[in-house]
Amino acid sequence: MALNRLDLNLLHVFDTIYREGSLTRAARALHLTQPAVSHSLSRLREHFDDPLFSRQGNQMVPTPLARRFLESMRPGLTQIQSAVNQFHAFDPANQRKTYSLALRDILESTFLPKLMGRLESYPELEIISQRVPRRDMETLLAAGKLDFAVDVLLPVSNQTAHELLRRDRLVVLARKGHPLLSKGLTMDKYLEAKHVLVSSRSEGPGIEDFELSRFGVQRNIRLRCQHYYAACRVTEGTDLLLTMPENYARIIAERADIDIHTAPADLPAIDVHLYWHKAYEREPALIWFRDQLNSIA
Amino acid sequence: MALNRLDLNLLHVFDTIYREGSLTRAARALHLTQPAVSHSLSRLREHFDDPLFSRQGNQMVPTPLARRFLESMRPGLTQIQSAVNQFHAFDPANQRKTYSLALRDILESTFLPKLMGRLESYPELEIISQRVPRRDMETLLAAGKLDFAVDVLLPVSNQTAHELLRRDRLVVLARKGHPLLSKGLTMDKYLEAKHVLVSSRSEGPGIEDFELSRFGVQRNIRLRCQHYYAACRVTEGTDLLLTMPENYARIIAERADIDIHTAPADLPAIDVHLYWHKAYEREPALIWFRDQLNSIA
DNA sequence: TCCCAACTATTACGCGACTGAATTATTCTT
DNA sequence: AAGAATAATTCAGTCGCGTAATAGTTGGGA
Repeated sequence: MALNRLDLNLLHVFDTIYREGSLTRAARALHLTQPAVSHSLSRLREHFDDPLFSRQGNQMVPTPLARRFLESMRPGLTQIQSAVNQFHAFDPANQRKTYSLALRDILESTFLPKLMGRLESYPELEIISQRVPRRDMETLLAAGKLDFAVDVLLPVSNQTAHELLRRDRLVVLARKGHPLLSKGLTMDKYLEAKHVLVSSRSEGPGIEDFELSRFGVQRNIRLRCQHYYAACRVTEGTDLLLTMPENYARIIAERADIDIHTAPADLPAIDVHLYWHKAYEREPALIWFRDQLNSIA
Repeated sequence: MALNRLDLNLLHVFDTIYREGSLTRAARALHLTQPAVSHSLSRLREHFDDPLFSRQGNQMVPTPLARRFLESMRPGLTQIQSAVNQFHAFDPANQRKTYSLALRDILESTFLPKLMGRLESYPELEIISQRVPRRDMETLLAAGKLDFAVDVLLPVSNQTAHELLRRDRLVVLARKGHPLLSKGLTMDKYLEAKHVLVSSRSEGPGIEDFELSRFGVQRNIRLRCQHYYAACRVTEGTDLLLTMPENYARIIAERADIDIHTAPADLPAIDVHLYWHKAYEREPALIWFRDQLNSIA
């Protein structure tokens, strides 16, 4: 008996008949006609010289030999299917891939150094960090022109998935010897003081104010500017307070004559979220990248 | 991409190309022509949208993806092949099978009770014990009309396989109060005494004499008869000695007024062998049965 | 550099294996 | 007993697989 000539595709049919317990249902599951399945079973019966299934009413019941054979064979069949399905699984060490990220200025400063350090083992990967207007974020994600966006918690449609990457404690920067802060910073003193706000827009709340407004408080903003570096310079020479995420504050205050104060306890941390489009959620390369981002957050 | 439509038979070709490192050699191994293998590879390349192998001189070198895929898939392929090959592995608990044995009279008495006890758990098995002339043994084994023969060591062709089943000590039966044996049985006394020989033939050596003649000795046979039971009756009432295998002597002497003496040390044990034809050596059912015989021998 | 051997890829063709439509046979339910 | 559901079989057509032939590629030796 030439066992090596068995048509392996018949085993898939065998498995389906076994599972469905009916040729007609197996045919439906396989997108074939019932006679095609009956033929296939006939070939299997001939090959193995065994009926394999006996009709009992409207059920096809496997013979003991068939049952034993299937139990023996099925793990192998499952593994092959899995291997075939995984052929295009993402291999970051060997595949070229460009990732497009939308990162706000300060997040770029805190994320990119760590991310690039993380991806040092993957020379085939290219990262594009770009500034994306919030109103364009979802459109670009959906179009696949942008892989991920990193931002605070935003209202998004249910086509856009997101997850928390990290929570950024807020801190308050003030010049050394600031008269209000000799005995520590309270929420009253925080609201009494004047503030500098960093925002790319000429009006509207900043990140901090978005969080503050959730508690129904509003601070006295004396200055709006576009970059944290400039704001820091102003804070250094005035009595204005600058509120910002701690991660970035540590970077920026290193080179300034400035104190970092813990924010009043009522001032919440800022949630930093990762956004992507659900259409690409199962894309192996993107899943992998999400894991990398999570591991450095 | 319709992964479910992959022709699983192509995976066997893939495996062979990988192993041989050449389409031409793979074709030879698969008993196909080179273009047939080239076509199959072409189909795999199309399905996976990957070259899979690149020609480097006269070697087909797998791509990293192909390598990874094969490592992932091969255990599954091996398992399926093994399952298919094992389809007809013998399952004694569930398969009908008739075994045909050639057993000489006394071996039937010593083997069959134990064997049937052993096979009690296998109600689907049927045993036929038959008397087969020695000259017909090999012919019937070769034709598959006989599965096994159990006999002493016989000269057989190299188409017939055999193995030692057990060694049967010889004992000597004598009437109670036999005058020669008051002080024990020596070889001298054994050869001095008169003997009864049990044989189905009217002339030629018996089992014992076949063994004795290997040591160049010959005893004085006074009587030949066909059955041990009759011989025992004679021994019981005369001074003749009866030499026979111990296993059977214990059975037969139970009901007689007779002593069992240890045979002289020079008298060797009788080797009982199991014979079968080499053509059926790999037959699972026969392998299984041999194991059972070995376990009761 | 040229020639040859070894090997892969491609083209053309034929046949038989496989599939589906139609039909028959079998089993179960009411 | 009739009808529905299902398996098995027959028949016809198509297309996919394998072969023979050929073209293209690579490496080694003279």
